[in-house]
Amino acid sequence: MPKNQLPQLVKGTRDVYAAQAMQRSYIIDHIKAVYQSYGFMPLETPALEQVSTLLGKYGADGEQLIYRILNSGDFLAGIDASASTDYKTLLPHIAEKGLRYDLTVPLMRYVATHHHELVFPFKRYQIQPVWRADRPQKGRYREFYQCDADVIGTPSLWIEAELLGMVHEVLARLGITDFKVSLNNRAILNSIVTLMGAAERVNEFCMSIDKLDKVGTERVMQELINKGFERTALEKFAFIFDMQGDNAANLQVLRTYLQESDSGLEAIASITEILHLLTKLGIPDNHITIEPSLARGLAYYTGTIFEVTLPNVSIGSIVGGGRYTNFGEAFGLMHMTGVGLSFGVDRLCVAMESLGVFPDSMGVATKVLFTNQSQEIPDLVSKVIPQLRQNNVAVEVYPEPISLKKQLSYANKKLIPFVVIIEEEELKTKKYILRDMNKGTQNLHTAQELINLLRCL
RNA sequence: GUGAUUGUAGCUCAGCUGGUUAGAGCGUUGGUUUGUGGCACCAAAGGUCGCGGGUUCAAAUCCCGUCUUUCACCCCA
Repeated sequence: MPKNQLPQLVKGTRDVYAAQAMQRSYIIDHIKAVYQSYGFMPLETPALEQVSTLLGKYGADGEQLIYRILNSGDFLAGIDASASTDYKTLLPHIAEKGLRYDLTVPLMRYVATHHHELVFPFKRYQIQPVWRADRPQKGRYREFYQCDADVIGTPSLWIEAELLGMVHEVLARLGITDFKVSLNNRAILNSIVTLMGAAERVNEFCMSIDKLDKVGTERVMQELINKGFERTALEKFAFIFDMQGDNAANLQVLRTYLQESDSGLEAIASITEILHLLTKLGIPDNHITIEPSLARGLAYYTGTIFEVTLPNVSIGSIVGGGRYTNFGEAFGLMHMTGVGLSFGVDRLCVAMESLGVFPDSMGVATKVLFTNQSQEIPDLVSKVIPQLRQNNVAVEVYPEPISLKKQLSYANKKLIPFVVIIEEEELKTKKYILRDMNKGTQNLHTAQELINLLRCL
């Protein structure tokens, strides 16, 4: 090994330590608490899945981003390399396992294999990392945490309302007040394209229309015309993607424009119902915007779709979700519908950092450091320290009797707010020095006084 | 996958059109203070200039390749 080699991280991955790790678990703890309060139970699945489980769920683009694991041992055994020089034909034979790309497909797999023993509607949450062989950029990683909550087996819009309720609850608990929930239904997009007479080209249409807020109406129109959509047809529906009214007014506009489409009207009715349920749940609708241009890429969404963005943080969406019917068809489960959402912890972390909404004490674990100045001290404090820990006071003892200066410097760097100094003189009177590192003051206390004081500080 | 962009000390970066021993700030270590942190001052350690090749009397500097960083597109949390 070269002498000065510094080990390198895999592109798009990060080490997470101390303050960052505590921020992550702070977010996860709040999300978990909200999920549980709505009756979701935890599920954990392996990082590895059969590639065959993963394929055919994310569309051609998504599929490219699946990490594949090379078979163990002689993965070339039994392969006629001269017959298949193309890596694409070779790949399924030499790499049969892959890393999970999201948490929804593993859920489908789980439900398909256990459906006879599950209680439906099946409510599960899942907080685990997923992997995507994407090119990293701002707020985009190759390994990141998702926090999914899904309900399988009921078409009730009550669930949609509850999921949006959970979004509001989680963000409120995390101190995020300014956010935007974009709400749409795939059937609205489908009916628009059908009314335009290009029903089979929904995906092409959606890909362009999804870029509206990014590149503007003109460029999207031009792109669609270039793709061969008819200008007159496009112009007839252009207004839909540029509605300025409130939700009720916009729904009315949609009703008028899509009156010829039963499925379109049905989708509008379901959005109306979701908003109605939200007011019943006491959730203000001022964060929610009906966004007919919202398409979302994941191939399996069929009904309601939504995502959450933060106006003041340019990091993409922090929550995404929607309803997928024909859930699990690929696994032999017919007529099973699901709805779910997913919080992106890593993006939330970046966002909350830049919004400055993390509590101040984040990343400071230890409340008090016991300095170490002679070999007998660990024995002498052995009664005080366990009592403090039992009272949930985080205590460290400096492990070596080095100079006090260095021990205080250690406390200073770790932002430990209190230090207990014990030396021979104080021991004669059975008292300890408690130093307040922020104020720079210190006082003498007995063991019992120390315990009482530190519990309350 | 496409188009750009970056790489010099542990970190953030200087280093002008090639020219002796490659610099700064922060951090680290030691000291001023052998029982008191932050501030200040003094000193020291630390660099195959991403890697490989080429041009040249001479390359951190110019050229090619490669890896890496960041950003945008596609897509997505």
